[in-house]
Amino acid sequence: MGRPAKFNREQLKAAALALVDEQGLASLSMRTLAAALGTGAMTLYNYVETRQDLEILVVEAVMADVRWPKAMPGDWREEVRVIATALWHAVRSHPQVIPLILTRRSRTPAVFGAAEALLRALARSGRAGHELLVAFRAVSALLIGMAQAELAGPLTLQAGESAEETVARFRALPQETYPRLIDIATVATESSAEAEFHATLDLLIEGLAAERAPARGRRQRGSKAVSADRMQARR
Amino acid sequence: MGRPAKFNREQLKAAALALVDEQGLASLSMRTLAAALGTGAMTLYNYVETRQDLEILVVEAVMADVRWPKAMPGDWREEVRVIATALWHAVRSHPQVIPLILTRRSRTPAVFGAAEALLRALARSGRAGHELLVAFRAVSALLIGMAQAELAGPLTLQAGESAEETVARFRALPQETYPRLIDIATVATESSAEAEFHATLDLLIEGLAAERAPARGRRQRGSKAVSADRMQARR
DNA sequence: ACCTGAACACCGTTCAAGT
DNA sequence: ACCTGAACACCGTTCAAGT
Repeated sequence: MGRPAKFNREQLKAAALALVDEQGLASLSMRTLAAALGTGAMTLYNYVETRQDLEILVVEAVMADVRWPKAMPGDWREEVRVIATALWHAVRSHPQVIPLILTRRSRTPAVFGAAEALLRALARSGRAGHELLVAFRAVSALLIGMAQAELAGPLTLQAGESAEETVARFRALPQETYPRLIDIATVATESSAEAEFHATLDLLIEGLAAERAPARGRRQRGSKAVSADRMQARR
Repeated sequence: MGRPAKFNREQLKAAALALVDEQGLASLSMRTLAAALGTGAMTLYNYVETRQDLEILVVEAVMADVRWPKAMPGDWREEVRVIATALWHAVRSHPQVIPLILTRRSRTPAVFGAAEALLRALARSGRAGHELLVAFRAVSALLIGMAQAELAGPLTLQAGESAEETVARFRALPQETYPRLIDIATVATESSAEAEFHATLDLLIEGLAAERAPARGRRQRGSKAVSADRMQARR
């Protein structure tokens, strides 16, 4: 007894991310990761509860290097922009992991830290309680949604498809039924994910600024007494 | 030769969706679906190319029943709201399929039709070309992102966790480091996905309305000549 | 405490043989 | 043309035996 550990979670994390980055998500399995570490599959279970647990580890590895300046320039809009962009860049630098990011959830200091920073920035717009939650959800959703668009957007290239082929695919649709869709598909091939992300984020931030209507009350902070009156069934 | 087909894609589609709805996504396999149809696994390959193909079929099944009124009430904002909400409801009514929706892409008339309708509504805000693309991306991303939030949101309940347990989990975090995160976690347990979706959508629509700045030129329609000047590297 | 091979109950898919 | 069983090369994970 008292046998010294051969590995640790940090090593698995790094090896798993490297494997996914280099060989793709499909290449990750308990057996392949073990082989990459020079051991048997069962050894991994000393560090990881299940395969899902391993996948969460990979997501954590990606989110771990989100960095943003703590001293913030300018107003809250710029602060929101910087933090959201930092998160987006972290996700984008490991495109193979995106399906896991969409699908697994990591509860790690890196993510919590970014969330808290984002909340702090959004709170500077004058929001608290449910309004702050909504603002946070909106920015998060946009981020995740734009990451997903990169993976499988209806207008982006398919795997191994050229821009010309994509346009051709859309042009093959009935022109009278989908005029705007066909048009936009053409535009999309000349656009960049980076530009689109910033433009959509600006759109949302514009909304956050516009809706910061002064006289609406209900601005107490740290309260659980946020009323639910405006919350129900809008249509 | 000339042997009559025992099934068709439509039947597989319906059976697969029913299986996922009732038994969960993990229960879907070529073998289980075949068994549900009373045949062997290999028979399915007469209708479906691969397992991925089958998964896309399931996504199509979900998107197939998106419905929205063709005659639109009120202004373009209301129109955007109605279409986005219709899409969101379709997704939400099959929560087990969400991971597939996030991860696979369906190119089906139902989805194209909804996209075209959304584009038409957004175009009424005075957008065309790249601006229209951005508006479309933003609404789509918000939709997808809010669907994902339901699956794995950092503030929502974990599987089989009560609201109290969620709050407790967040309260266990260091209060000085994550004051707003802890606060918002409490607020989230009293909120509803429906209310949050509508609120975030309104936020974005507000931004779409605010950014509809008049004198900015470049409004030609159906053109591929949308310039890329404002598109590059914002920061 | 940690390591690990054998084994089990699954997968998706190829192949070859049927009608 | 469509059907289908056998087989192959994988999975994640349990178990039991090791140190």
